[in-house]
Amino acid sequence: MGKAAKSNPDRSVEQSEPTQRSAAATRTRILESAEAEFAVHGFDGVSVRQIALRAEVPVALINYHFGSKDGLYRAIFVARAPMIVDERIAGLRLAYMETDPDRMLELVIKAVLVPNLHMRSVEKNSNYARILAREVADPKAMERGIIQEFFDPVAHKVIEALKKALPDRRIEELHWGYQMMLGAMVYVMADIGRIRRLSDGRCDPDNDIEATRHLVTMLHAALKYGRVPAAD
Amino acid sequence: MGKAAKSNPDRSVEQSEPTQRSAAATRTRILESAEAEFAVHGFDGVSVRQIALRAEVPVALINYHFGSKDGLYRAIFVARAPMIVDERIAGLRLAYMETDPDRMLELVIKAVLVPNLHMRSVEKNSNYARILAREVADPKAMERGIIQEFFDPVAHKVIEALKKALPDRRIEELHWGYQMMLGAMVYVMADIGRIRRLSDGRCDPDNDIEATRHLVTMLHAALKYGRVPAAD
DNA sequence: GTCTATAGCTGGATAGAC
DNA sequence: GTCTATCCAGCTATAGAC
Repeated sequence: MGKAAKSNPDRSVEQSEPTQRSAAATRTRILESAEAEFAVHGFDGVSVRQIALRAEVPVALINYHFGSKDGLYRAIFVARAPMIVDERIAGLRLAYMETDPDRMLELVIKAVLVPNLHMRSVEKNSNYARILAREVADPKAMERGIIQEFFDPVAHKVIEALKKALPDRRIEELHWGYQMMLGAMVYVMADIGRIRRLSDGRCDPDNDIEATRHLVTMLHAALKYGRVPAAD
Repeated sequence: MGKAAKSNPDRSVEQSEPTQRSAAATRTRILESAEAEFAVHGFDGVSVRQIALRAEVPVALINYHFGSKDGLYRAIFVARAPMIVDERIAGLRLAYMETDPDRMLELVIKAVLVPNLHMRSVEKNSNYARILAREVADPKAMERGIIQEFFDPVAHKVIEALKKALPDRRIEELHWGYQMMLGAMVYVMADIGRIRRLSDGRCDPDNDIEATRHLVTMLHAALKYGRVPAAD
């Protein structure tokens, strides 16, 4: 007691309950720390110890709340995926209200790009954006089936919308078009400096307005004018 | 000697030189196994033990020949990067010979895409193509500086060529265009099944002719018609 | 150059007190 | 629900015989 008695009153109160926290708050702390660590280092590049350290919780709590490292990773998507999926579906709904096919096409592209590129630019959500980008591009990550489970359904809806906006295209062209859109988007989302470095600072992925403006315009032109006839 | 004397003659001959191999052959075996393992599991997802097991060499030889796991990874790029870089520079040379800016633009895009997409489709090289795709897209991998060291120089040459083919564009547009190209290409290179799954088998990244045809056509249209005026 | 054996850590997960 | 202590499997890297 000697030491505590010598501290000022404020300090002793702080120390009497060093980690008093609700269970829900603990789960949230762990999830946020996990997002931050996975975003920078990837699934295999992070230990649960690092995550626990950042969250200032004992390691055992991670397994208590999430079962395993895999369970924790998956919990991030369970918590976050609906946000993106719902925004995209809402964007598609707006696209379907357009009567001009050309305007519809632009809105379909925006429905795909805007939720992700905007999310990336918001500090609070940028970590999840990076994890998602990694999960989409990483062959190993695909084995976990997260993308398939959470995002394949809305991907099919996007293809459907493209078909309506570009009724005279072969289905192959629409699929390749979708892959091109997604690749361009994911590459920008995943970036941690190369785009800025190569462009000498002229392109900034964190500026979602400019990134979206350029990508949407170019992808719109790609789909509108890039006709690829059947091979034979 | 007692045990060997009891075996049949064939067996004793086999065991007398169980792994006779030249040093160069050993290095090659290790590099090939490393490519295969890194391609599927990523740098952190593979142990040098797995690589040694696949190559059928003792673990110690990996550190003897390549110094460390990092050294082995880097050695893959030292051996392979020139192939892609040289092909791309050769493609740019062809592009510069075109007098029609429109034809030149198409050849610049092909100079970027064809070496990689073709490599991916060749069984012997497809593993390296996947590693490269991962290295380009993975934030963690970027810390190793391999992309910067091996590929930034040729990236600048591509931007230069784009500037010549599209002389009336702002430099920002060219850079965003390059990022779009690269993202689309890398996404196709990295894929291990999603594209085929989503398209119900209609799009096949292993068919480099078709993949190139679609992507080049669309990206050409994107750059040619996707004009993005300055923001203010 | 090759190989065995092992040093020296760090990883995910858990048992059991509170 | 929380936390400490710990298990033990796996890792990279190397020492030292051949």
